[in-house]
Amino acid sequence: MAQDHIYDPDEIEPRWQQVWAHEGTWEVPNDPGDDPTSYVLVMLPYPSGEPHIGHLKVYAVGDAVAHFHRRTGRRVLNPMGYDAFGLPAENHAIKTGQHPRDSTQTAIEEFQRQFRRWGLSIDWTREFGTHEPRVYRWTQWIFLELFKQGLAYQKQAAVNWDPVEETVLANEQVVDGRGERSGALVEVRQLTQWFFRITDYADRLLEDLETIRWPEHVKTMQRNWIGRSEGAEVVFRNEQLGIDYPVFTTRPDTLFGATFFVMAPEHPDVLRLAAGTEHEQDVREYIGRALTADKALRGDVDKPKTGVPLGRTVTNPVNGEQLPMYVADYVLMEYGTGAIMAVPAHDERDFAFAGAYDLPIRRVIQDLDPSPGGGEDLDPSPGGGGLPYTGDGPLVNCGLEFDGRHNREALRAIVAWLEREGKGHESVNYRLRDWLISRQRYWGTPIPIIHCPSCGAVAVPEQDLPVVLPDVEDYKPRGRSPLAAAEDWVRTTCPQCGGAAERETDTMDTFVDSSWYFLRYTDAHNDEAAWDREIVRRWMPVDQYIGGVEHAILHLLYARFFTKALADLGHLPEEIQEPFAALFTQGMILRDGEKMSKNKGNVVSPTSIVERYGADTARAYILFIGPPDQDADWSDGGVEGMHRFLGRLWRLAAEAADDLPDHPLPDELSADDQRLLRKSHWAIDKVTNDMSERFNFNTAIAAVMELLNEVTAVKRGAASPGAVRFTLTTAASLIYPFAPHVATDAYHLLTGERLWEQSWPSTDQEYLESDTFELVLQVNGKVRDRVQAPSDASRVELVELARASDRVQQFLDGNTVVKEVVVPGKLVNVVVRPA
RNA sequence: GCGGGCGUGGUGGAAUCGGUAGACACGCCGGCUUUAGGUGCCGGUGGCGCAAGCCUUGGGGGUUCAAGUCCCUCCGCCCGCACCA
Repeated sequence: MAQDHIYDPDEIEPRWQQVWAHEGTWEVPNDPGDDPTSYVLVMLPYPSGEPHIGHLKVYAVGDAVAHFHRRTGRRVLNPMGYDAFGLPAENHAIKTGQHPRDSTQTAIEEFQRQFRRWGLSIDWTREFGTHEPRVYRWTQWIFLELFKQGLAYQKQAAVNWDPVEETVLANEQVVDGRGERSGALVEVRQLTQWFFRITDYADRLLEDLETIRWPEHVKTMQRNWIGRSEGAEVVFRNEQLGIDYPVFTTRPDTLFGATFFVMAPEHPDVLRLAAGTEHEQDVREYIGRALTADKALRGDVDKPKTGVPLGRTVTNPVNGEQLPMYVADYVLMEYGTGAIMAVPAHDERDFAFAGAYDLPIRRVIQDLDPSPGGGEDLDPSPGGGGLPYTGDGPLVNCGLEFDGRHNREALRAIVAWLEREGKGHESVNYRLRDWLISRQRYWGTPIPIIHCPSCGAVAVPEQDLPVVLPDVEDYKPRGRSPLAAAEDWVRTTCPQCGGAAERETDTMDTFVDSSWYFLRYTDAHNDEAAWDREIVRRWMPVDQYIGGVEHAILHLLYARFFTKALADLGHLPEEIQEPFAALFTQGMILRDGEKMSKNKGNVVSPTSIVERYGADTARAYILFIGPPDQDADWSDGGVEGMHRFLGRLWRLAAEAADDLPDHPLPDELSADDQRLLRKSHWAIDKVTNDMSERFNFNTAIAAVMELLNEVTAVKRGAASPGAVRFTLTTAASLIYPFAPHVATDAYHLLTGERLWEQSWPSTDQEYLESDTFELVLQVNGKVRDRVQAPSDASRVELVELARASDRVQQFLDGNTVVKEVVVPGKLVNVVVRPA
């Protein structure tokens, strides 16, 4: 063993990183060229502390894709930036007094250091942080563009208030009634806030999911979040007060079964309706309780239904019946119109409420196939079966015109009738709400609006952008934005009338920043515009987007909305309707089956791994543990194995370079040569497939390991130096996307060439095919023997080979052959039966 | 409750179109080298069995010449949504 060949990543990695940095190897120009382009993007990181193991994984994936795309002939844009606004830096400021700008800058520098240490192939010339005024100037510009189009607007609404973060939150940031970050139970407050009209795009956001290559479960989550329901709006009139109450229902076919009417406690008319009735006091108390209760508790499906009567009635438009009105907290103000028609016979919730308050239940759909045995809730009326019944069937109790018709068909007829009578119409409802973007916090993009007592909310003129975030003494939110304390900044003049006015003091949700950053990368230094339309056309959409599945709804939905809105406004080429043509979501790195967390003390820091084994080992190992879209368990021993493998590859290359400079393939190939070449081409085929068809880097790396094992296996045999050299060169070339430094170095030792400038190896059919193959012989489906068979053998010849096998004969003895199944190139199965 | 995913050796995982289950690696066992080693190299390693052989992909059933893969059913784990009318 040559002692002078020791794999030393500490020497190899910085050496090549310097070459790449000096030459700007990964920088790409925007000028038009003939080469196809590829935009490979990893979701931008939030800079806090230092990168964690999840960052290492996501960049290992992103960089592997970028390298593969480059070497298969594409001009690759692989940029980097930072989602630098946000609460953690601000909370840190509240605790320590350190300006969030400074702590963020420190974190960014640490991230930069690590990413360079990892040898990522980033075009650093396009780098930016979303907190830089030169960037958020354009965030503000986009806000104003949306404002001008009415897509950004202010309204008073019941909003989610996080009492710990002391700010409002978007619906998407409330999980199980709790603030996504703080975990605090969210309160409901009536506040005037800024919203983006994402609901205008609900249908397009839904339909265009068909056009993008995203994991099906992410698409499903978005579909569910948008929650499109088709139905009808039906008007119920309160005659005493002369007020119409429209309700949304997906089941207008059950209108004849409505026996009461329910309103949400938040409904603005509830108190007015109850006023002067005997129930007024009860209603007042019920609303008080309902509105102060925790959102999470109220939302509990299993909670018994409660409510109180309003002492009023509405008229059922289809039959003129007077239905008693109730207020109950199972009806939500946020969905539909905040009021419902209750059909207890055919809705589980209404059924539960009717049971609790002894309200009438009228079946209007027959159950033609009642499940047997169900004793309770049996309906004595014709049609039978249990109630509530939510299935389909013919209508009953619906009058001469509709009785007997199938409910689905009658549904359309009833809606048509409502439309003729002016009492309703077809309607579509969405679960999706407009995006609340105001935050009563400091560390974010200021909303570029001036409030004027006479002109109202006025846009800051474009030439005055950016509205720079002022420095403040006190970052602590006190129910209003900390910016409100910067009085000199707040006080200003109205751009329209010149009168005294005040600046908006809320900042924007940081998801606004990340909804367009991918556009800015294409034209990061443009000071005249957010981007150039033609440059965007060259790069967008992102060819491969990579990130965590935790953004399945929030970021990924908002970014899609921005792209569509900006395209509508003419700022993007019309054909760009989706930001991310393909999406890959990577799984988490676990330790002993658990999430890594400081509390559990099971954190593996990428820094320590990289320092100990080098970046190549860390990157390759993390891709080798398992399929990258799945969670994977970190093992310290596994890293060692990867380190050994890369060391072995490098050492064999170094030895080969010493021993056999400049050896071409011999004219006459020995059996071992053949074996090496065949395995090499097999590996090229395998790795290429794993990289382009799917993202199975783990099996790609395993194939290169097999290739290297083959070199070791033939070493003492008759392999020619040229064949060994070819095999090692191929191995280096194939491992390059995962371990670029050692691959580059090994390749350079062997060939003197720069690996990143070489195109991806291609396979030679001659070596993928062989003259013979291993034929598997089965009897009754059980493997009994394996023999070598000529590749061009006919089916008959394969059967003969099977019959000729002693091992097969042994199992044929005393049996009758029923048939022979032949799978050419694979196996022969002889089916027998006892004689 | 609804929707989606998953279940394979001691461990991570492989098996891409119904056709050799366990590739590759970790760990473990044995051996050989070496200036010491945590380095390198060689061999072994799903279970039962001396062997022939039998068994084996969460459990049960089915389709098929052939099932980890398809169908039915049950169990377990994970993720998302959840009073959305």
